[in-house]
Amino acid sequence: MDTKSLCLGALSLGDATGYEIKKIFEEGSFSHFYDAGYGSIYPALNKLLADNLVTCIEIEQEGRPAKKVYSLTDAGLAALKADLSKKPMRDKMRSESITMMFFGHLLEKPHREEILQSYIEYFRDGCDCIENIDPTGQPNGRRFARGLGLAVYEAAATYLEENKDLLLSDDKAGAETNVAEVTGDAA
Amino acid sequence: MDTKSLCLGALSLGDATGYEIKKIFEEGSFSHFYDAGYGSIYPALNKLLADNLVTCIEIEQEGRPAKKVYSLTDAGLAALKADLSKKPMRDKMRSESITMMFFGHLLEKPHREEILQSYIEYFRDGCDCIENIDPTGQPNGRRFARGLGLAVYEAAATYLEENKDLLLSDDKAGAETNVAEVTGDAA
DNA sequence: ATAACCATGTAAATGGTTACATGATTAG
DNA sequence: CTAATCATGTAACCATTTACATGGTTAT
Repeated sequence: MDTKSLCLGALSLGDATGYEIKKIFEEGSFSHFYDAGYGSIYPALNKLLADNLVTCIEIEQEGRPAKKVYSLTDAGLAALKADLSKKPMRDKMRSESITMMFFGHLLEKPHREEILQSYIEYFRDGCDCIENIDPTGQPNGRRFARGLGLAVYEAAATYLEENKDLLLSDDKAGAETNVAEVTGDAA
Repeated sequence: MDTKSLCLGALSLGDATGYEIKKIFEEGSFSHFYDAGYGSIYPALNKLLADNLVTCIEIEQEGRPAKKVYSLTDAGLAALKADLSKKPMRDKMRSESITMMFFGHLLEKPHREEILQSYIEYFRDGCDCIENIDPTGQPNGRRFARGLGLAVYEAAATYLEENKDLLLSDDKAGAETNVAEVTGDAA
């Protein structure tokens, strides 16, 4: 599953322009499990169009480039269903914030604090963002995904807030298990 | 931060071969926030070697290719610290499982159930894996990262288990808010 | 027997990010 | 006046994944 499939998915929620799809990825219901920039959305949309999985209506505007509103075709919906029917790949996650915390003992305390603080904000903003999605009348799958996102973000934010001290306190001298010691049993 | 930086990080825990670094990524302390395959680890290690950020000792073995044990140099440690001192990028997460759940109404119920079940196992296995890392005597940052991973995986697994029914139940007829309805206010 | 483990690596293909290119409108 | 929003797109670059290539050992 790549940006093409996700664009099909976004369009299954309603017609949209590339610009609007980007917003769905970054603010809407997809934000906590997918993202993509213009550089992948526009080419994806053009490929889908070439494959007749979407159609496009151009709407002229004054002072702006024409707006291109895309709609899913029957073939597009079928392709989406086919993608969705495969075995899912394992989640792919990459967190520089956690990496930095993990190696916190190599960092200055103020930097550690800065990272922690903005990571808390990141999860709190994420919660707000998900809470703003009204689940009323939505299919169960979407409500389920929303709830999962909320549960995970909430747990992360709470953990970070409640364990601040652990990250910000200095390592005990005895715990400076660095290269030397570990190298010992590896070599 | 790319695979090169993460290899430096892995080597800061002790000397290791490419093969061992892979295992750290997939089973060890890094598993919940980073991963990489041989196809990115071996080239990364060779670039680091060319840049004198690591050294390498070749150990001959019978019936196998020579083992290459890498060690961090002073310059390597400095480079790691420099990478770690930057502002972290936002987390990058991509979940096909959540995507499939989100579009659950387009899927057969047995497939939905299969996805859910193996996603629960994924998080439970993740918990086990993290629990097997002994935090005793480790620097605070590592204990903090371990705790965060555990909290998040636990929350995800628990949510999935407690809300199974929501995903597996059929959508009410009135909630079949599909293309037509949403299209209405978008167009 | 068969699978998993040990152990390295390359080349091609895939796919995503970033920078560039353009430019009017609107809200603070 | 400045920043943000609307709106599209391409090209160069970067990084990762996948398939290929090799092959003995050990556990089931």
